[in-house]
Amino acid sequence: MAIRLKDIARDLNVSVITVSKALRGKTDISAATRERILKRMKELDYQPNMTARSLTTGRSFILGLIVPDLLNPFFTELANSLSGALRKRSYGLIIASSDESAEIEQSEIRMMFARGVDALLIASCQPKLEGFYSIHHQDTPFLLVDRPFPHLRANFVGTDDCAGGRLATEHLIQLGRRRLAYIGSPDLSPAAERFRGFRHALRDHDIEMQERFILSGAPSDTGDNAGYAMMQTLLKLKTRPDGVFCHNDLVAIGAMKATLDAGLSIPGDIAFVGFDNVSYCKYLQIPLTSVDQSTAQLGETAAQLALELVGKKIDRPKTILLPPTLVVRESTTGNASSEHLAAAESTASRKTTAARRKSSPAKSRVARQK
Amino acid sequence: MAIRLKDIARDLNVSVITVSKALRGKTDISAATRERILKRMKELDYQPNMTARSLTTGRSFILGLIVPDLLNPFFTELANSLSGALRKRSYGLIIASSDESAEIEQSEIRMMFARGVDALLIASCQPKLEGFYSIHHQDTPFLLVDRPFPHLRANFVGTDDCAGGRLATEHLIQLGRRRLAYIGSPDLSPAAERFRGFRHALRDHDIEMQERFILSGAPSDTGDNAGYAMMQTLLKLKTRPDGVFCHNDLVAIGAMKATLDAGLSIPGDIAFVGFDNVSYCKYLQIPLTSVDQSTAQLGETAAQLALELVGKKIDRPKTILLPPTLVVRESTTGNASSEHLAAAESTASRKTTAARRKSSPAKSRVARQK
DNA sequence: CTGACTAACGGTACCGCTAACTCTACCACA
DNA sequence: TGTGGTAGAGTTAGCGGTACCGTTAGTCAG
Repeated sequence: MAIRLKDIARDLNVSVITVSKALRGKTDISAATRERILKRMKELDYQPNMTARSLTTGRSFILGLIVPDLLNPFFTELANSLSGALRKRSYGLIIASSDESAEIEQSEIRMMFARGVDALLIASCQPKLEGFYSIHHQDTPFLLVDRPFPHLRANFVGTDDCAGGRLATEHLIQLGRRRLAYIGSPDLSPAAERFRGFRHALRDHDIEMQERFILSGAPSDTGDNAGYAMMQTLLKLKTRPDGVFCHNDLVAIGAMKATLDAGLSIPGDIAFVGFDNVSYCKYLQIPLTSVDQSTAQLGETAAQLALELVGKKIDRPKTILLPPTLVVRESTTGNASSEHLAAAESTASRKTTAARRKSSPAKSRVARQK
Repeated sequence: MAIRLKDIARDLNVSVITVSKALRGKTDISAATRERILKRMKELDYQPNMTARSLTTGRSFILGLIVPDLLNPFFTELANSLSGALRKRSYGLIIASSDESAEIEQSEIRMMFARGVDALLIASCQPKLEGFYSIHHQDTPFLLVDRPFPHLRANFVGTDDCAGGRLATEHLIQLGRRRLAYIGSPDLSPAAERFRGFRHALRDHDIEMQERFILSGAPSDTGDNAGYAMMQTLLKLKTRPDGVFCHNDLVAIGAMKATLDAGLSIPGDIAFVGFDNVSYCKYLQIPLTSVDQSTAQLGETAAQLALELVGKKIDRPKTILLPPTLVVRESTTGNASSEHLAAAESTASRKTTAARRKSSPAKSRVARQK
């Protein structure tokens, strides 16, 4: 059986309350008593029972995270950075995957509340926001990550997807590409924003957007297979695009595969830009130029906001958008394959990106990486 | 404020106990009362307070998982399958990463116990097993996953790494390779087992193991950079290996990069086999042949064993080893790049693998995939 | 009619901890 | 001398549930 406050109190002939006060650093006990108690706690390797503490204080020191797909590297990285940020603050993290099912998501949300999380972070896959009305009635604060709901007044932390889309598109334009295609996904708000960035960039450069170059895919499938299939459609056109912006990396990977299978060259015939900058971008057959969301910072920011919300009355919802950066690789610039992968390199480039972001937080820039 | 049993009891003029009994399906209340209560619960969308329940019953319906690195796809997949398996059983999962630090791991373990998890799953990064002595004294059951400790009597669920190493090596041998190298990692028990499989395979085929082909890397770095560096060492030898077995995929990726950078061909000059079969193996510059651990089943098995342990007296520790399979791709067989990535294909091949494993659970086999 | 039994419900205590008081010396100061 | 402040303890009363046992009323055999 684990040690309880009671045990320590009995040992030292003081009351449980006094022990509890020493534990929590309250000032209304003498230094001598405190020392005695803390010493004994160390001897016994005392660890407070968080469940009991939760019950009385109403705080669990646990946050909940619900993502649509844990296998998606973006969410993994988010979970990882979040978990790190919370550890520093002695908070725990319960993670659940909704497997892209709105029903599961809804039931997981209920579970999280039942378990008494202090705040809930959701990357939602709900098609409508009806499910969220019930959440509003809870007193547990919640926070949307990555996927906002346009008409829901809720806290949100994510990437400036529109800026990211613009960044990617302008990169293609600067490389001289003019027949630009977009491969996206319906129903996903980030994809919609990225598309908006795409359109804005075209408009700014007086390039006509061609409807047949805009594909949205099936709602169910947002992965590589969808990218492959959609790219095949594009390749069948009599005038092919010479630059493709994909709403995420997985789709881009599928699309590139379709292109190579068709015997075309990347980026010679068609250049590709993805979104998410997942960790293995650089190891792909053609390393993929991609928009980076700096998930590390996203996790930290989300953790910070979530903890701010704990225990507070609801004031107006906050929206935090992080600026994306572009990481350029061979899928747009070609033949950089003689570069070295040195032990120090990946660290160095990461630093560079961080420093850059720091120096101009509002403005997105472009980094050269392999 | 959330609904409590008390609220329902007041509404219906019954005692809290009766409501609690209805909730838990106890039989010593009348059907009529039960119906009334359950109806009211539904109306109010009652959700039991798990924290309070935990405190009285001593069970939290939460498991803990500590992994060394959440970004490693293997652990991600493990976490994902585990989370799915637990959801079916209405269990929650609290996940922590030790970031490959023994100290953090130790403190996370304490945290998990403090939070009252019903059982703890650990993929440990402790170099020694001293840290585990304190765990033994807890009454919370724990279970090692993926990384066993040779001399620790503890429950373990993992892959038959030795068989996996053998599988990989024999594949290389069957392809006619004779100058076989191994790139591993010190201090990691799975790597040691995989190496054992490697040696056994060589011995069985009367192939001499050459010491200079065996590299173990720095303890700190088990990733792609380590693979790159170690491969460079191998390439400097006057007689190069013609087949390399890497103890995991990340190392293999780095090693392949070094090989290509040196102007050699894969698998023409050197063939590579990895371990883990991470999801993006097929998208690599040279798709990687790899040993698959069937993480989905691993998660399910681990969940099952963990829940078995909950509430039980410690009987003798169980060890469960799952048989690995080999997934063959171009890094050993070459030029299969004209294959198609069709929407149905990945599903189909997954099924094939599953079926195969089912039909001969004890014996490991080889699957052809792209 | 009595005692034993059962069905259906309730009372009490407690899980381990803490919020919010209360109590008791003791001392300073007017 | 009395007032009040304060340091350093302890008391009380839960948090929301559940385990365990008790109570009550009705049924039924003998």
